[in-house]
Amino acid sequence: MKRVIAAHAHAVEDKAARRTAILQAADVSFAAGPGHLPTAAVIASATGLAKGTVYLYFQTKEEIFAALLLQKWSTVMKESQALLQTTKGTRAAKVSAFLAGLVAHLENHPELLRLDALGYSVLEKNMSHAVLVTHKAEFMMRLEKTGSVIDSALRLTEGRGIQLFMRTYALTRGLWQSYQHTEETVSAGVIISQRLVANPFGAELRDALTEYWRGALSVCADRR
Amino acid sequence: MKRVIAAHAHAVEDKAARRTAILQAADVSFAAGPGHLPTAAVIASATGLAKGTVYLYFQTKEEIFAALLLQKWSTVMKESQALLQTTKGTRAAKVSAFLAGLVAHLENHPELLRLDALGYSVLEKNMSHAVLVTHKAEFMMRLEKTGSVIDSALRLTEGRGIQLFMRTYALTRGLWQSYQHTEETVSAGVIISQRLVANPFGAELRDALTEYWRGALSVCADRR
Amino acid sequence: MKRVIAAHAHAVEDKAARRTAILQAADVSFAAGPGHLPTAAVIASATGLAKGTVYLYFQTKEEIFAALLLQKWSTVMKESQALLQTTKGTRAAKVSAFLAGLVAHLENHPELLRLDALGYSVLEKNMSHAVLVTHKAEFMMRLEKTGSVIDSALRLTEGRGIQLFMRTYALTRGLWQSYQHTEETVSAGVIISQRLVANPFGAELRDALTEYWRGALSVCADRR
Amino acid sequence: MKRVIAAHAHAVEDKAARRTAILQAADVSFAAGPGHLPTAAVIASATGLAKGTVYLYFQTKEEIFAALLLQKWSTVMKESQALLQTTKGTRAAKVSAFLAGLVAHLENHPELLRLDALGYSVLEKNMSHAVLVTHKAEFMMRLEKTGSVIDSALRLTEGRGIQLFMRTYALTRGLWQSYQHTEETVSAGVIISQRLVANPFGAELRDALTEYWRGALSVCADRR
DNA sequence: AATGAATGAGCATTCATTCAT
DNA sequence: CATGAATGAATGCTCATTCAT
Repeated sequence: MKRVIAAHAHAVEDKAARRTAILQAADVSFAAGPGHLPTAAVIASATGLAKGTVYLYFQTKEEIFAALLLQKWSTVMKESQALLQTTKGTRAAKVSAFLAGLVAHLENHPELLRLDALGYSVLEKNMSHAVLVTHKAEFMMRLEKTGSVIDSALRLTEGRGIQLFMRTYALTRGLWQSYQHTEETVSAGVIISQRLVANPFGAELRDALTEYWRGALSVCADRR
Repeated sequence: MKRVIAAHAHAVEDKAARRTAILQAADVSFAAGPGHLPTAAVIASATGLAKGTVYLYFQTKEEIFAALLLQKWSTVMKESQALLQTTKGTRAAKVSAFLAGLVAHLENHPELLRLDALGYSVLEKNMSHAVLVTHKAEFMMRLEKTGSVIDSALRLTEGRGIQLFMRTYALTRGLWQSYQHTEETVSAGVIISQRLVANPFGAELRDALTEYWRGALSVCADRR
Repeated sequence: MKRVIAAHAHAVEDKAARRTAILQAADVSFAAGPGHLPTAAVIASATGLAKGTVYLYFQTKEEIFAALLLQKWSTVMKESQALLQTTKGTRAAKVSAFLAGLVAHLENHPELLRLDALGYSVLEKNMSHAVLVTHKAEFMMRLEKTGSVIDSALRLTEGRGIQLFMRTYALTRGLWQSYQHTEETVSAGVIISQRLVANPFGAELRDALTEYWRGALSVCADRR
Repeated sequence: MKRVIAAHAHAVEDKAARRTAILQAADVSFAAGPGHLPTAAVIASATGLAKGTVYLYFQTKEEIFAALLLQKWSTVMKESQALLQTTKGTRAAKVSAFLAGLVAHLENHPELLRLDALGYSVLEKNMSHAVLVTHKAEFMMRLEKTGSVIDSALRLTEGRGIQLFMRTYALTRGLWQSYQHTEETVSAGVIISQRLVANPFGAELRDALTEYWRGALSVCADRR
């Protein structure tokens, strides 16, 4: 039986629902806002709760966004795993499907990399150790799962998959940040190399990732 | 003739020296501190100047660090250019020397990537438009210079070099951020994949960059 | 039933009481200090609250004093209205009672004109538009009420009362400012005309206002 | 022989000229700006001097404006004296000419009352005692001169003139401040009594002053 | 559990004035 | 005398978090 969230969330399922509601409100608030984290007051009122209530579900504001980010990357990883396991054909075909899926997801969820960019410098500076450990352990678990799916889908040495995924993640995150910088440079009126602005971010990312994976998986003959 | 900077820096070279002194003090203060920017008071006293004096040379605190970051990346790019132009031999040898030099530089200047990680989210939020444009234009100019050196050293199509450098930069920056995350995860007591912690950052970065450049420059034969 | 204000003012009447407490503390702090507004920290500690709490009740420091000034003038106007409506007898008797009451009130509340002197140049420079409008509208409402009481008490043409009151207010405010100047001149050791210092401010004001009202209400025969 | 002000003002007349230049620049800067005093830097550059140089001629910034205000009121008083001494006819004619001249002057020099409004609360708070005394003594001297001209022109008891002038000044200053308030109230969108906004400031002032002088000089028959 | 009132640490920047050159 | 570089005091306000109700 579906139930509307009660005024007081006593049942376990109500509490989980309230937590989810806060996460969603935080997500929406962040996506709508400028670069930085919305204030606790904004999140609370977007959720329809009082400020104090939010702190019954999360210890700090940053914890909310850390949880949100973990959730979002988990989704990405699950999708990637599914694509790798579903796609039939050559290794190249699988990689291609994986990358295309990743790029498409990021294009459809532009707030993901925006939030991710805050990660190291902002989110972790204000979380209790215990929660931080929990998050990191969870993230690592999913990462290793993803890595092992890559290993088996592409028939790689054990442990190679997680490494590839980490580097894919790194290139993605780094490229997004550089791309923001580039876009701002352009909008500031500086004339820059055509090569850097010809492509939208998605195409740029696909190209870069494709090159990386080609290098990572290939026995290569230098073109000259 | 050596000259001590006078109590009042009237001469142009004294003013430049004072500006440099502030930059160095800011650098040291940032390197010594935790993640965030040192306060204006700290920078001033580290330079041996009064707070107000700092604001004669920079409009905002963030401008100091933006200038510092620009300076640091400029140095990196100049070194890279020199290596590419100096190294003799095959294209692979040149790339190898370039990457080795880059990695070594970053290992010797660990504060560079720490500061860089603040870049987008922190530094640009409080700079006058004019200065921002100047910085970006300067950065872009150096980037294009570097790109064209890559083009000619490796005999690439024009414009390819800047793209390669941007992606190198992106992978570097992204990997560093992920690596911080990983290190913290380990130190938090979470057990993680051996593959991710076997290498120090420098080695990890070299591997990843090597793979990327291999993919970017090669005609590849898929290993299977 | 008397109630002590709780540590947290949840009830509406408690909130009003806290607001009033802040106003009073601000009043006392201003009266005790030199010419300029006390700092936010001073007001807060005089109220026995934390700085942040003060900002739950007022948006800016200046708003506090604007509210205080409005309150003080409102009181003056109410008293004046009462005097005009209560006093029996000739028009001259009513005017005389009104002026005597006004002068007495100002003598008993010396901080009123001190605060008023800051009005235009200081208070309004830092208030949100909305609050400013509210204050001005409230002031104007009371002013018109006062004007209409004057109209009917003295049987004047409609609209004449508000004009008379405004000019009374203007002469009062201007004379106080000049008087401060004069007092300081004397205390600086400058010898000045006996006529300017013979009277204390109250007497001076009464004389001046009496002359003004005589001129405003009379059919006059030039003495020569 | 006229001479352009030299780079170094050694001669006494050059120094006086430089002082005058600063006063004029301050006047222009204040008139052009918003309500508050222009910064020392602005005054200096408007004069074409360096900041430090300004402080060779005035001890504090406020002293500049105090001197300016004194100069301006002196001019007003001289004009008033001239009008009173020149105008022929009845006492009423003389008063009328005097008031008309005063109002006209103020209408032509709108910055005068703007600057005057800062007087007590701003200018005097930062002047050395010695200079303050000098200014006040000078002002008082001119005031007494004006008063005695009024006395003789209107054949009043000695000392009455200075009192009348002071009250005229007070009503003027107070009315201007109230008028500013009223104008802002209107521009804020508050609907106010027609009587208060029907007249421009000059007409309002003339009416009020006329009423005051009528009361001050007349033997009056209450209209009822 | 929910509320929302109370807390208070934290900090860049301006600008009048001084003083070395 | 003129300069303009150096000084440093001075302070309102936000907002994450706590805790009385």
